[in-house]
Amino acid sequence: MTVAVSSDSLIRPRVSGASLKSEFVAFKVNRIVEAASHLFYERGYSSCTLDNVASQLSVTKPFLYSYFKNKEAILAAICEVGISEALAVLEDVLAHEHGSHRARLAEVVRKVGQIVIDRKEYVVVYQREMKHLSADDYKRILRLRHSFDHQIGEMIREGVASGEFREDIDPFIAVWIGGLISWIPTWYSPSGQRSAEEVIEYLVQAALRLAGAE
Amino acid sequence: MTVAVSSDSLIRPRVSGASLKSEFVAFKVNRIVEAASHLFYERGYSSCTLDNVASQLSVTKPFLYSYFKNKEAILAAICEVGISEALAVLEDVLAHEHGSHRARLAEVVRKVGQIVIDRKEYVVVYQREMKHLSADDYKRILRLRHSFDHQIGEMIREGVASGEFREDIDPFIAVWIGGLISWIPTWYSPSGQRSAEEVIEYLVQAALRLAGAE
DNA sequence: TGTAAAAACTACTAGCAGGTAGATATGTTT
DNA sequence: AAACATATCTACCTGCTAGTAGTTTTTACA
Repeated sequence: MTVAVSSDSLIRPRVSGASLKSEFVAFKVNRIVEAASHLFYERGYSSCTLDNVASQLSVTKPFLYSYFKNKEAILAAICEVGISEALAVLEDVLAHEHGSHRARLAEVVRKVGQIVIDRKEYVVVYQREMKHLSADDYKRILRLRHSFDHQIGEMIREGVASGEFREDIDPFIAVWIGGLISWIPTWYSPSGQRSAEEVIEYLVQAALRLAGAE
Repeated sequence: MTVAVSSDSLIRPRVSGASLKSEFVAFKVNRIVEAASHLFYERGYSSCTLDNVASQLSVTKPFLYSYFKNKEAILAAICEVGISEALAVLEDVLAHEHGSHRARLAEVVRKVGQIVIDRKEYVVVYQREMKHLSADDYKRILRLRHSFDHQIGEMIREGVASGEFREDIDPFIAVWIGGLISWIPTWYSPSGQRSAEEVIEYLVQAALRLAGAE
């Protein structure tokens, strides 16, 4: 489970060959992204200082600057984790699940729901703080997002065309389902009364009900 | 339509009697809250300076300090607008709509949806920035929110008990419906293709479908 | 029109946070 | 062990921003 980081956000130490060394680097980058996402989630991106992030990792601020070119690059890395994992899962399901459209929708919602729960902090930071990205990072990540939305929309349309989803369904179904999923991180807590499995089961049911495909 | 501001967030100029004068004050407070909510919405609370807010109103920073005791008090006022209006509407519907549970749910969703669209920027700032409130303001506003959630939950439960909503409905219905509503501000735009009326119509349908009360 | 009070402004401070230069420590190769 | 390369740190700078003290402008009223 590696963190997806855009290559140009990183200051790449001039590695000659050693693959082990680049794994060390990836490991440290990963830890920085983890710690930062946790603190950005709790305090907000703008209110969280790089000294906070560094001290969370028991290192110093210049340490961070040897792996990321600036604060915004750390944010970009965080934003990229959630959306790129969700996109990967979506494309995987679309490629391998050849059952009914209903089964495909259920599987996509289940898996994306799982990611949103697992990566709760990344997802929330992404939603809240995307506006602080540089123009380039913003565009790059928005493209991923649009690809995701587009494929979900296609899937719904095919389900309606095939007659498996209700015909009188409104043009917002994909949006409503996205809303259900995106809403989870704001109220779900691993330490709460409901288990993740339970939440996801009900989420899938709610999505199918919205699509009229119960 | 006055802005609901907690009295202790304000520095009240020692007004002797004149009610006209206090209306002037309320007007200015209102304008500050409007301008601030717009800028906090666009740039985020922590990244937006009081000089930004002041210059948006063509005044200076000390002007703001004569109506609010600090930056956080402005945020508290913003947070209070959305939630207190939603709560007022909810209680109004519950008090006056004596039709079916289905009709009550539809009316609540319709009216709260309307507020969320009208007050989009306030709602988003509330969701995103609540963590920056002082402990006291946080508690006060959370109480309003809990009251809202509780009454929605009650309404759903009564609908299920009466047999109007499906019995096998899951325990998250109120949460899912809250998710649909809260999700709107992140994608709806007044300048977009869909009209507010259209969005609200489909929202109500989606909520009823979730409740199994179509 | 003169005067007092209220409202708003100018000019400032103190502290903080992103970012950097240069020093130090750690490891690696011959 | 020497010499080089890499990794990390100490110490600093600069610009910014919440908040304030004291002055000026405007308003209200006699």
